[in-house]
Amino acid sequence: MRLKDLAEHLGLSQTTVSRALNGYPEVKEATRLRVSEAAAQLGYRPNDSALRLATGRAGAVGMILRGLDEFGPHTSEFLGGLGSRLATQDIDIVVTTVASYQEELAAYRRLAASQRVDAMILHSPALNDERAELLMDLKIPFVLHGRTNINKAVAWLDIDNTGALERATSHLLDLGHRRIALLNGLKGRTFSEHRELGYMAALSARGVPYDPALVANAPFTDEVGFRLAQSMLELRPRPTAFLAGSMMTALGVFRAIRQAGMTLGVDVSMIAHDDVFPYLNADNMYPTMSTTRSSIRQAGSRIAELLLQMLGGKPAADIHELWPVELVLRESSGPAPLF
Amino acid sequence: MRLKDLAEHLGLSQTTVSRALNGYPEVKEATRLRVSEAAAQLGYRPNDSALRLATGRAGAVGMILRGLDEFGPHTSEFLGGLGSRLATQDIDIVVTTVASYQEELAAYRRLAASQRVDAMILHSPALNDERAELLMDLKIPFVLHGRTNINKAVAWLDIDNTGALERATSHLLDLGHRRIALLNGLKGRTFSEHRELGYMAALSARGVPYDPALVANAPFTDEVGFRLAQSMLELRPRPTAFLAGSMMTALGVFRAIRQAGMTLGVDVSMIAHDDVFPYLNADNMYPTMSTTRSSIRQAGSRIAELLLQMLGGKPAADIHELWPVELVLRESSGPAPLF
DNA sequence: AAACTCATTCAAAGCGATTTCAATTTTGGA
DNA sequence: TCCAAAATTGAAATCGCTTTGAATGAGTTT
Repeated sequence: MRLKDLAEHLGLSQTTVSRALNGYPEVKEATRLRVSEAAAQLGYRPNDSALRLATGRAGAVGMILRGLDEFGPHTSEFLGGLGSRLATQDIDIVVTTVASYQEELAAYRRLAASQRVDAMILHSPALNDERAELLMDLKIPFVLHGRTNINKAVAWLDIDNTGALERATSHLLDLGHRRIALLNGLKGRTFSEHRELGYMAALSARGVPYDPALVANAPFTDEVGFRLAQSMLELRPRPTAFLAGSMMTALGVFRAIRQAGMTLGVDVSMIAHDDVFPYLNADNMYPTMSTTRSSIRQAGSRIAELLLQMLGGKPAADIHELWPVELVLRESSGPAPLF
Repeated sequence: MRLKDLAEHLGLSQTTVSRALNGYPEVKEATRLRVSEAAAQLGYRPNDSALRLATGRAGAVGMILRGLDEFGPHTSEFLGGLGSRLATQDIDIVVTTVASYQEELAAYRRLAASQRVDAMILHSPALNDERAELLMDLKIPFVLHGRTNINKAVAWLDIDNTGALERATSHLLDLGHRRIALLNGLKGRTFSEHRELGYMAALSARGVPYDPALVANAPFTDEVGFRLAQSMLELRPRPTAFLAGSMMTALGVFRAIRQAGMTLGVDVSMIAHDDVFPYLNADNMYPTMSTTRSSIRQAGSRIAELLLQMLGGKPAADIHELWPVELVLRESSGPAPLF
């Protein structure tokens, strides 16, 4: 069922039918009604490719997911948030997966040149992010989930990682902890650097020395969390608290603590960062887990909103949002043990 | 940079340039070389919308994700597998999210009518799945991840859930367990029904009675796993083993066992189904977790392959794959305790 | 009744590719 | 050297929609 067929069926021109369906004012109300009824009844839907070609808009936003390290439970949560907002405007998400960083850059080029998407989401940025510069060169609108050093005119939404870690660390210090381990994300990633900044700021505010042996940069998996915690617990003096970068890391740390015969919240404390997964609830753990919390799903839907504003003409330079992170104290963080 | 521009730049017709780039045989080799060099140098990429309109192919496959219950860690893993295969053919994935079942049906209609995708992935099917029938009516090619009762001519790839649960249950029976709890997925979902079938078959083969109090149907979250296990452990006689439908469920069960002061693998056994997440490794748990294992990422990439075959003309009726599920025995499944 | 608005409607020109069919150039053999 | 066949190239139609600019017709004003 093409527009032409519908027009013939109604004895009208394509022009009028098109206008009627798209809400243009110069169509008689009776005609519009007749047209939309026929369209609904015959199940007419404009052909997407034709519509795009004619309007120049793609009706989709792109997101590129890189190999295993970028893929995690947070990905689908973020997509869920993003999609829920975009769906209201009939915009969908084009997901492209790539294996390497090189491929990723090529994929941005391809997506931009083919004009398959109107805008893009850039995530997990590094401090100096080549991809952000590329997208600016390509003049394709994008919103950054996170931040980079080159924040001239890029639109971004980020959470206050520095503040979150500063507060979490300070709280552990208040509880008497002096040997606090930081299981951080990959080196070079903005969020990792920001978290370390917050951690260091809290330490130095109390004059507690920074010990590089207590800081690790690694992917957020339970296995890595387990191994790192295990080896750190063998240090003497051992850490009495852990700051885990993700819930998966936290699960691994938790196991290491138990395997070492210690009790979480008593012998060792932990505060983990929680992106809020519907299927893994910090509040229902045993013991319940203290967290720095920020819903990545909400970030997704808000980023969709910002993207729509950008497409509506709002300048990227005016789009910056820094979200505070909640510190939720539960049972896993207790006073430092007395030796 | 349009085809026209490139053609003018080269002093050739659009026709020839198009043919040269698309590898048609009737182009002089020297010309082809000249054209592809210029294209590469000028960064020419065909406009996607125009290409689609002209060819009638969308160069994308669609996948619809429904609200919270359908969204889990397995989603992104599956997408990763799917995308990795499709990327080799420059096909991308259009992800649409919906909140309700009604919206989902509408979304299929919309995607089909707008011809935005060449094919679709249907997942988490129910025994009688209205969506499968709809897609057949709409005559849009699709591959089903899972199975339904109406398997006439639909292409599907599924894992042998029945066999997996039959073996897992049998193994627990071999170990002397008689009260085996099944924490299953939502009622009506094919995989849940298949799993229950395997469970029941194993029980009845040994003459062990089926106790509905030991079987639950619920979403796969740690919270639900925790609550269900907690209440089941209060039954008398209590279950001595659990079959957990997912790793998230298993984490919850694990907590319930510990909170009850029991030891996994000694007082209570557990076998969980593992979709294989890179960030959550059954082999590194403590104790290590016995699992029925099948990589959902591999399923994704294989489904992409099947989809490509379908688009290449292979009849849906010839595309059926039933994957065996490994039973991996580790420490969490031990002999039944003696009371 | 002529002249002029204003509200509707339509024919046709894009959008940027592919593809059919025709035209032109090369090539090979007599 | 000439001609038919084969190899290349090109002009124009097509895909299904939007949108410009022109045309039609009804209603008002003089």
